[in-house]
Amino acid sequence: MAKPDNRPYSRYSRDAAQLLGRLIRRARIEQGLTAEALAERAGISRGLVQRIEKGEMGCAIGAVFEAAAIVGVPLFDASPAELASRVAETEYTLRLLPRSVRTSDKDVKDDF
Amino acid sequence: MAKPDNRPYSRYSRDAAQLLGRLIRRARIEQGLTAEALAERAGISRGLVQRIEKGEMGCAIGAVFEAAAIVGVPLFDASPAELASRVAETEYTLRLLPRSVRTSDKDVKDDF
DNA sequence: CAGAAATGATCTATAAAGTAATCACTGGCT
DNA sequence: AGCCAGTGATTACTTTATAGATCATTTCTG
Repeated sequence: MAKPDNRPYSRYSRDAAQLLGRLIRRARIEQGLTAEALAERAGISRGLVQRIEKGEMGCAIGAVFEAAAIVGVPLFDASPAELASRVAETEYTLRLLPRSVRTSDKDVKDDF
Repeated sequence: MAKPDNRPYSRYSRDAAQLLGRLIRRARIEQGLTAEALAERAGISRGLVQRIEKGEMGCAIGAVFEAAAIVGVPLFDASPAELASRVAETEYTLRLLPRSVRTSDKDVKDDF
């Protein structure tokens, strides 16, 4: 059996998820936290912590980011303050962009 | 009704998810991609693209990262090659760490 | 300005994630 | 060596996310 997530993910996104999981695991162990302790703090189950640390693609982003935040793995290589300001900044930029996209028939690059 | 995700997420993880969503949206629009076009490429539904761009915490990390990869939002501010090497590097470091954590009763910082 | 097209929001069915409990196994202490 | 705590894996069950359809609204374009 074993149905190990056959969906078509790109290498890049899989690598990113796996790296994040391993960074979380490393930080957790370095801090002397058990998987269950981290689970409790994040408000999730131990089994989910295991899957997050394995970098499985099905985990909710909220659970993953929360675990990362608890053990101190920086998301976007940004501190809390930087993150907040970038959110605001992007919020603003977004307002300057067209709200709707008209399909143009010129093709877009698909390689990454 | 209205059950707007009352789970206890930290500010940091919510900001990160929201920033990622907005970056994806910005990149998508700048590239002239419709939400549906992005959905097709990522192998997900348009509704999910909408939730991802809103930064909702329940979305699967695989779907979010895949969307980010497609529109070119860098995860960890790293290129594909950098990402792969960091995965390998962390993999190695992880093997040097104890596989198991003995609970110590000394408390850990909980503030972030 | 009018029409086409993209977005936003909402609903239902279904597939999948999440939980909890359990078991065997590994590894660190005394 | 033996014990105990943490881990890894599996199972069955519950909860939730996701797909897909639909409708209203917004907003580009001719």
